Amino acid sequence: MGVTLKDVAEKAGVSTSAVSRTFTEGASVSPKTRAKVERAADALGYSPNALASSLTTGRTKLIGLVSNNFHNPLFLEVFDRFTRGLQDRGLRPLLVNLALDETDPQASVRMLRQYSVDGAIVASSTLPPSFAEAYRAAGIPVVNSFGRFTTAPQVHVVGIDNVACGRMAGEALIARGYKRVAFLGGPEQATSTQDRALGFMAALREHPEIEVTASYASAYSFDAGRVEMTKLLMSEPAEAYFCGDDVLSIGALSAVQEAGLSCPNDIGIIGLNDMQMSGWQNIDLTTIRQPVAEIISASIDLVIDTVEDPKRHPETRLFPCRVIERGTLRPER
Amino acid sequence: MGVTLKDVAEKAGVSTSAVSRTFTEGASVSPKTRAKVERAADALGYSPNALASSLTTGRTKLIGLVSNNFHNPLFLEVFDRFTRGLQDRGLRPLLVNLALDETDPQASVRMLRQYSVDGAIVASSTLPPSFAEAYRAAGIPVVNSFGRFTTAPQVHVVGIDNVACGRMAGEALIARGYKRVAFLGGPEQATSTQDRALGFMAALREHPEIEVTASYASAYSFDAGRVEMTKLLMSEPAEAYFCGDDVLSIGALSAVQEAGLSCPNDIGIIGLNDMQMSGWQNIDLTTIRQPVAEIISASIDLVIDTVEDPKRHPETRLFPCRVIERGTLRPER
DNA sequence: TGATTCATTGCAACCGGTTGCAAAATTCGA
DNA sequence: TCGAATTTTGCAACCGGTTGCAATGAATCA
Repeated sequence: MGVTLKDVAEKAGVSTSAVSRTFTEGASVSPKTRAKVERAADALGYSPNALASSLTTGRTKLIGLVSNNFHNPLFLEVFDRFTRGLQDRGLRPLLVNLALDETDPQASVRMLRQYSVDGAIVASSTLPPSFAEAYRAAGIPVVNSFGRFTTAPQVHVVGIDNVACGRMAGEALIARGYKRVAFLGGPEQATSTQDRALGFMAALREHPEIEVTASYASAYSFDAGRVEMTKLLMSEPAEAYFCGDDVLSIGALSAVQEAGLSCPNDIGIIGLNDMQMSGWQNIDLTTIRQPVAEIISASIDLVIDTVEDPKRHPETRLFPCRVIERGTLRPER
Repeated sequence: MGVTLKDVAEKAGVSTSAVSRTFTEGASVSPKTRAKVERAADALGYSPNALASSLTTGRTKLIGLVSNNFHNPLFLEVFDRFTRGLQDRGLRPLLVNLALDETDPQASVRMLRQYSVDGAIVASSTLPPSFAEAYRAAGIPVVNSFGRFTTAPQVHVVGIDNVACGRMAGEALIARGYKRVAFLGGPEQATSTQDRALGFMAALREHPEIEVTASYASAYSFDAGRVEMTKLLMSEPAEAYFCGDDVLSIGALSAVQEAGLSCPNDIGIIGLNDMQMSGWQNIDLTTIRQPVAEIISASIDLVIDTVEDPKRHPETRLFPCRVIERGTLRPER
């Protein structure tokens, strides 16, 4: 089935080295031999075996794409952009789907090493930094995308400043004159939740006249958001909520609507992510946009650079977010 | 960086063959050597290079996962299940993201061959059958998931019977007593659209007293559905619509709501797919469920079987769908 | 105990390429 | 035109494993 280098060499009447060199960028081959080889290769339908060559070159052009966010609609866009971006740069994504309860990175480290990936991208907002660090410790160039910012990072981090986002959300609510606001977070132990809460509270601290509370949903999911908001509506709800992410927000929004209330008239909601469906007119969620395209593009660049220069110092690249005005928050005054 | 077989062999004081055999299922090694080798391997942190071994065994355990559906929310679930299912069976998914306008399979064929994938799964409801057939022609075991059923298939097809689904949708509308119904399809040239229309019309032909019309949105997207429904509402709309898929349905639903009307009181809508968010309470779309889990599980089984026995005859496995009762269609009478 | 069978082991070739090195061929300068 | 400089080429070793085969060692049987 497979046409090999040797077959082509034989057909072209040259050595295997000559064939190898015609397919290697910048190798020394005369135009004449190159032509002969190319003719033979075409005739035979030859394409080089990337895996075999990786043995000697040490490069597989395989990048591990590791995530545990296969339930977050935002990640459809994330996977789309990552795969396309890698492809465009001549790399292949090897997907690793981490179980949600997987806390030990060793299994995936082994996996990635077995396939000799050139590098890895850990795309998750919920995995602890230790995950990506395990890859790095195993000698795999790695970038943690959508990960948590730390002041002394062990690995490259590309993402957003969750604290700043929290503050931005708080300020958005303040600017709209809400007097009783609340944070409705995802799971309390998720670092992104903690950071967003931190920023939100910090903004509100500057306005002691505004009453602020906080509660946490059991997951970043529609159901969890809906359940939590339903509970909140039973006692005395706040005027406006900053929800942990868009899916959670839409769950909360649904609860509000089911209770016969409406956004933004009765209750205000602001989310975070701006996934595609948040813009759908029958959802129309006011939210904070993560610049997904930029984050991904930067992540890919960074992983490539790190493959080139593995001793590169860990770096953090954070991208600014902005509020997307839609229909679940009343207008600024 | 890499610990090799040789290192382990040296440390354990045995030949490389012995080491290789300890890591090969069913090879002949004495318990004593096995123990020695395992100790040495653990100490060194050795894990075998899957790519190197693929050279001699001819198996990479890599499965190409090819799709152009990176914008359809249903496919988040699809990717999740595929990657998890492959992993559970000891295989790795190599993702190929096809551009929407990519009609020539040759580039991806080359890709898959370069990485010597053991097999490929083409997961798409819009790609023509010729795509998967090109893989097969190149000697790559392939399964077309969510693909079109043909009577004399050239490749394995796993999916649903779109004609039957169309009929099921038609019958659902009939059973609910609608007198003026319509098909609101995706792009007219997509085979899935054609098949669904076919079945729908066939069901309605048995009820000549019911008025039936058809129109087509420009894409399987929210916006396209919304635009098309908005247009329909301007003249005399039907009482109920069978929409090409769920995303399209939600777009249409949004248009209905924006016009100040509601489902199912003013207009009925039934979709197809039952993606996760169709069940969200503030969407609550009545739809026809594709058994995604079964389709994917069968696809993986089939691709594995075909890797074992490449001469296996092309086979079609269709799974039954069923109507999921929710809130966009009035109840049966 | 000796002959025979069977499991275990190492050697060496091979999988499909790449690459350092030296030989061969070409180009260049004078 | 000749020799030197440069480019092109093939040889052979190597990348990290696997595997057929023959040799070795252990176990079985009489």
